[in-house]
Amino acid sequence: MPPQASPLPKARNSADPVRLAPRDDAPFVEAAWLYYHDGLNQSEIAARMRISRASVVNYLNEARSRGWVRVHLDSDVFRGQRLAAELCEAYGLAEALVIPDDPADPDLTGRVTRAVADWLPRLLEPGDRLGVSWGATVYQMAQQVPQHPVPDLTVVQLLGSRPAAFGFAAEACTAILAQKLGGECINLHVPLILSDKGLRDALCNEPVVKAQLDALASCNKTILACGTCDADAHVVRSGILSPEEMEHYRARGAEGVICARLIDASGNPVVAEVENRMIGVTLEQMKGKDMALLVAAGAGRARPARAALLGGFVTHFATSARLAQELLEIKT
Amino acid sequence: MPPQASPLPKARNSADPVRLAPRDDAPFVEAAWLYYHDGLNQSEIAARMRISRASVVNYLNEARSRGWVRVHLDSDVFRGQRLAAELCEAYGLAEALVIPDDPADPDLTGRVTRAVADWLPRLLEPGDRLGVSWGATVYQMAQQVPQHPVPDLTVVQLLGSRPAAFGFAAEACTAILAQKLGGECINLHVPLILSDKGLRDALCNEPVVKAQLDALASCNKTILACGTCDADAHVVRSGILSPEEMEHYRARGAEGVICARLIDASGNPVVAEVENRMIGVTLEQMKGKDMALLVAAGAGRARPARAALLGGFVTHFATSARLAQELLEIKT
DNA sequence: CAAATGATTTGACATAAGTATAAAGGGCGA
DNA sequence: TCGCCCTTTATACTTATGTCAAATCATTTG
Repeated sequence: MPPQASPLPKARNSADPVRLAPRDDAPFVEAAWLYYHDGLNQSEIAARMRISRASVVNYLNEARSRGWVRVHLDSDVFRGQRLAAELCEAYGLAEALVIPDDPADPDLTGRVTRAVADWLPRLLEPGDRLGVSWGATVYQMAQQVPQHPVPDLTVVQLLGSRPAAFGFAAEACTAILAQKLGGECINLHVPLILSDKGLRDALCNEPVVKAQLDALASCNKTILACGTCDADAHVVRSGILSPEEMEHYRARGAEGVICARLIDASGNPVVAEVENRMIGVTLEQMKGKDMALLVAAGAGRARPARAALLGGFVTHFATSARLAQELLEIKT
Repeated sequence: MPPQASPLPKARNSADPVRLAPRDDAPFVEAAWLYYHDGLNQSEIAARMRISRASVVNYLNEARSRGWVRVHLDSDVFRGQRLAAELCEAYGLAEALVIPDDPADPDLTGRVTRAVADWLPRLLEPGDRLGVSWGATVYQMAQQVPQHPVPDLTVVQLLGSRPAAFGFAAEACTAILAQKLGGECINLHVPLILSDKGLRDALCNEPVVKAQLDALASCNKTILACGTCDADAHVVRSGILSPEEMEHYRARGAEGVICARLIDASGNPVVAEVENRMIGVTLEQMKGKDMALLVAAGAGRARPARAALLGGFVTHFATSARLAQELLEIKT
């Protein structure tokens, strides 16, 4: 039914030996005018022009296919949508959500997390196993998720916990989400970082923990944020890496952090020593999900987000207009 | 399917009271984007957004009424239609037909008369009494009218005849039209001009002529052309007025000629002496018709046409793009 | 806290638009 | 004049859109 797809009557070939009388296109113009400008319906046009409605349909198709009619969407209003479409195109995403900048409301991160919170339920289906990486952004988002039960949902904590450095417990992210979405909650009952690789390995082999690690490895959808690689980075402020270590890895190309692991500009791992002692989802495990939703907002997030996108860790992406713009400019 | 080109249903009247809580318009934007940009249909959008299709309809209406969506009609292609609409507006016409200039085909008058010939049958209804003023333009048009019988049609000659000054008999206009349209033909069997008022009056009182004059007075639709008031005017070349007389009346404001009678810039009569001896429809009789179709094409016709339009002698108007443009510029 | 109010949403139904196909016309060259 | 090709019509349906009153919801008010 899409007129779009209707076959154009074969284009007139100018090399045609026979001199075709240039067909009078006045009726096409008249029909299109009456339809689009005067707002008559096809029957009225048919009556007025004394032709059949079928011909009106044909005339309108012809007029459209000749490009005489164009719809124009207000560029300001639809800037977010346009940027989203361009992001999908540029980074091979399934879907993107771009939140407009609003000078009147400086809490941009808040608006992004709120939008994601509204979006999330639509991305979930019965039976999903949703892996959640914790962090300030994810926590904020989780709180804003509307009550919206998803049948047979499992929410899984992707990373071990840390002492509450940001005013919330690590496992709160999964707990809140599970509560809002009415799902079972599988927390990872171990610290994110241990002081000794041996202990970490031993813990991972504990049946209880092993089961939890299996669960996080097998989740089919994930939500994650991305961190920066500067001295002020969350991984630094939360003590996962020392400022010196960060500087060290940054010199080796680290540009972003996802799931507490460093990645370079192309999204390849930059393996930190601390990963030996860390318990949580691996970068490799983060790939190939049915859905991986990256939430990125705030200054300085462009390069980390880009790294995550290029690394193939993301299928769905939510961000601000400014950041989207940056990501598109970097890309080219 | 193709929302791409769906007609924008009329925008809702916007007397909307002030919006209290700034409602989140993201859904409106999203729906409009999916519909107009991505080409989804309303059901698909409803499914994607997890709302009812009815809501999609509402969202789209809202988006349209906010002016976010605009249809743009190719300005070149639709110039004629736009000019026509503006002419109707400016001169209070029921309908106008503007034929595009075509550098490749210098016979502009021919294209105008051809277009009118195609238009005419659509303007007629069973039972109509069509008055026809003769002249080169009307003659040319009549010949191009397609065979198209109109039940119970009467074609009436509005003016007395003249020796064939232009290669056709005056009564041919009516005859040809009547033949093409399958109507009865009532000719006016008297000369347009007599040399003596007494004789003219006597003739008018002849029962046969009187009946014909009654017929022309009572026709409900007419076709007419307009003439210029220069030394080269048809009324001069055909000997109705001498060059000196024309100059005289021109000095008194005459700017155009319809039905062999002079009118000034506002369409008011400029009564020539010869009218005493003329047999044909009067200007007063030409007013108030159900339809009065003026055909005007060619250089110099702007002021005469404008005079006829302003005089209230015209309800339907056919002309060229150039002339239409001039008429709109003069107006302001 | 219940009732009232007003905006939204929705399901059921009505209208408009698009598709498909066979059957007429019309123009034109053989 | 016949036949070919293209366009228009008529018809019968399918799909897409539009409408509208009733149901929901959030809020305010008494």
